[in-house]
Amino acid sequence: MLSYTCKTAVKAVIYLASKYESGNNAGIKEISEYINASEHTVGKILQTLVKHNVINSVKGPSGGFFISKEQRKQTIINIVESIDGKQVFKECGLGLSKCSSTHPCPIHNDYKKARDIIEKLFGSKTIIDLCKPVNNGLTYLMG
Amino acid sequence: MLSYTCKTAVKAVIYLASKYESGNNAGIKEISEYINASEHTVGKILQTLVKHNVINSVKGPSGGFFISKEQRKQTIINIVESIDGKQVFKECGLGLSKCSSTHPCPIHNDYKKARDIIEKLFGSKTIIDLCKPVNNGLTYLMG
DNA sequence: AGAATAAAAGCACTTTAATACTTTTATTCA
DNA sequence: TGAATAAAAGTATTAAAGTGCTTTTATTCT
Repeated sequence: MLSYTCKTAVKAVIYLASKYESGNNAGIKEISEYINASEHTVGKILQTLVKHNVINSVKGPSGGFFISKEQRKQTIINIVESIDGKQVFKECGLGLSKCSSTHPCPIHNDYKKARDIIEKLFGSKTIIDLCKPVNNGLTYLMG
Repeated sequence: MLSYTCKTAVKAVIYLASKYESGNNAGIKEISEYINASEHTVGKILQTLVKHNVINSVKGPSGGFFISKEQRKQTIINIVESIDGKQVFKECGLGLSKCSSTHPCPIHNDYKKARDIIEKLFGSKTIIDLCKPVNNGLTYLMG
């Protein structure tokens, strides 16, 4: 469903948000170590997210990435759309470019149901929602 | 969710099955033209499906691929598992290797619901089910 | 102002998926 | 039996995704 890069993006943002309370910025190194991903990859991803106003960054000493209170209220669909694009939840289950309710592929109706659930999931869960279980130690971002 | 190759595989099998009534085999060229995919790619995919006993083939003149009455009763999950592997419907929404109900990722519960619907869809729809709308002209396999 | 820090940006490399090409094997038909 | 046909199988190429490295720019602190 999501690209590997996009999954990494979500994990990185959740880490960043779960660190929010501290008031400190997080550097690329710190983030990539925590979510067990390549430093360069994380750097690239976070740059893209800054461009899309999902997170913020500051250069220089004591710089790094951070997420504002307002930004934490975003749903994670913003992350997904920034990395994989807005069409992710519109794609046909069989890869047909012109699959729709009026011109459906053989699995259109059933596939759409599941796809809509995933879209709704990403469109309703906020970043805050997802970092709660991480802060509580109930879920993990690595492994 | 499914790889491009896997989507092509499903389309190829549906075409093959929708041709079943004619009693004739279908050649690679014919199939690839109908589903608008590369001849070589279709050849490779169908070879794999023959190995997994999803379809059959005969070499030589008037040879080609065909699907038996019994094979048409299979659900399309057999196609998916032959091409993309059995783990497709088990994967974590955030790409964690050890995500489960006892060790969940932050979106585990919701994501699993949708994933299970898709698994159920592919595990319940038979090849026959899917070629009916094609034969009726209600759905298409190209475009 | 200068040194140090850390992200931004651009370019290059690697890996994997997908596609293309070539040779081999099996079957049919004359 | 030999020619033609069509899939099987193996190899090579291409394209895309992901990763790595280097240079530039912005910021902070002394």
